Amino acid sequence: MTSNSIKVVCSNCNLRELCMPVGLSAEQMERIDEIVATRRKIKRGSALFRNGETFTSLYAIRTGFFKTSIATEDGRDQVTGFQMAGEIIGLDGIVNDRHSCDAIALEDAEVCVMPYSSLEDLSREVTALQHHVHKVMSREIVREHGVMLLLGSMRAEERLAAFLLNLVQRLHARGFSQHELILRMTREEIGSYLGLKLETVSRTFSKFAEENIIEVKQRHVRILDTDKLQGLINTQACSA
Amino acid sequence: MTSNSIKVVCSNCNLRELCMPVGLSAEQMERIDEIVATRRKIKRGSALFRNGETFTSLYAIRTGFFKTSIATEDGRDQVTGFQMAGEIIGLDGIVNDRHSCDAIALEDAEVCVMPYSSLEDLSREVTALQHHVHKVMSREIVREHGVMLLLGSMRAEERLAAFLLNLVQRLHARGFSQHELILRMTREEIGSYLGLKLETVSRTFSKFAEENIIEVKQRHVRILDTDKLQGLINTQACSA
DNA sequence: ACGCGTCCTTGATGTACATCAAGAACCCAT
DNA sequence: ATGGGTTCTTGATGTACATCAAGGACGCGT
Repeated sequence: MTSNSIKVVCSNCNLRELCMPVGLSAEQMERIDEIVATRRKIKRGSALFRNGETFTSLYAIRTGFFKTSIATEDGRDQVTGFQMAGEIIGLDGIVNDRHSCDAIALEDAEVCVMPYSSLEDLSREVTALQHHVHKVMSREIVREHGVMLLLGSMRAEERLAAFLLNLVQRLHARGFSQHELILRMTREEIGSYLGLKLETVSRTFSKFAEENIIEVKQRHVRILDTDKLQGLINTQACSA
Repeated sequence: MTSNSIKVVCSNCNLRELCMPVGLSAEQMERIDEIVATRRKIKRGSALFRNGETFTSLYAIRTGFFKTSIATEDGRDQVTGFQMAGEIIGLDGIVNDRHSCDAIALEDAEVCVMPYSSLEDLSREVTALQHHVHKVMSREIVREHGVMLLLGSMRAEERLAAFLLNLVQRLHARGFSQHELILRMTREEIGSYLGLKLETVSRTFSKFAEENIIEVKQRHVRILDTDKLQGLINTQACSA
């Protein structure tokens, strides 16, 4: 047995609204409880799955924080996303039956293992689940569009501002502060995600702090002026 | 009636293997034929759908060439992809019941309209279709990971090389030459997709031509040395 | 064939970010 | 508490690409 045998059930999980469809009947809810085969604990720094591994399951994050990244032959790698509790991870594996990125825990984490075949079977019967799966995938596509916009057309300050706002917004949706957050990733990982070098990330943090937009103390960030931060985005560079 | 009334059927469409699952029984094939409600012709320069419009259908491209792009309030925009015959477009709309990008025809085009509700209904009954839809979405997610890598960590030459190789590879899969292609988009659109300015795209084309890697004559490109082009990617910049 | 608008090319200059480098702060294990 | 490794900050310098600018080629409609 992978872990202790406390019955795992979505129906009384507090993250239910985040990773499962809403408005289900009791009967449907019961069916959905069957999807989560097991839970799995991942130590900080180790992988939930790696590029090339056979795809079997999607994972719903219960606790902890992950990054996903892809690597090139010559050693560069690109962080493609940061995932937190309630989010689904592993969608990249469906198309070729193997994962095409690494998922690394940035802090000790626990995930619900949802075997993809069960998910397929059940979503043929529970329409709400079928639609939910589609939505989750579509959401990921739309998110990535946003990242492309960020990487393709924003300058460093805009990128970091967008990044911070996105993080607090997601944390806030999980009941955390709108103004305070702890970064679970290094400057280098932030930089990789944003297409910047770690020095640039650090400098930009310092600049924001100087302008009293945020307070930074290592990984602890307090947002002092959300509006100003928001204003940095969509402000066509320096000119004009 | 939108167009002439020649019966639209996937079962004898030559793009079937590209946009539909393979290995179906005759009976399943017949069911799938029902999905395509109508076809729709799009003139060059006009939109298949636009950001904000209500999402109703996915579209399979029969002929023609599209770009998708998103815009910021301040007028910048980012091309998020180029799509050709056999590819599916519109997945961005599922999550919020509205489209979140524009899809513009870069040449006169025709698409098969697949109402999303029919697709959902039928994929509950035809497992292969269900799986196919998931794969199409997963493939898009993985493609976007690749674009993130490109935008986040490659230099101009690598980006353009990767772009050209990706295009010919997809064209080749459709029976076109491996070495020759006609660009359906402007330098500016290429630049937007690659996170570069049009001048940089132009200069990089010229550089490739000077090095006898390609021949460029406006939008007509002939690839003289695929290996060299491939070699440009994953070659950590100038140093070393 | 002509003219006009769009698209493309090429050069000169500017700048945002990368790179190189050194030291400081923090974290954790002993 | 101590020391060593990792992470972060900050400065000096370099560079890839952007910006500005002008001319040229192409394509389309009349």
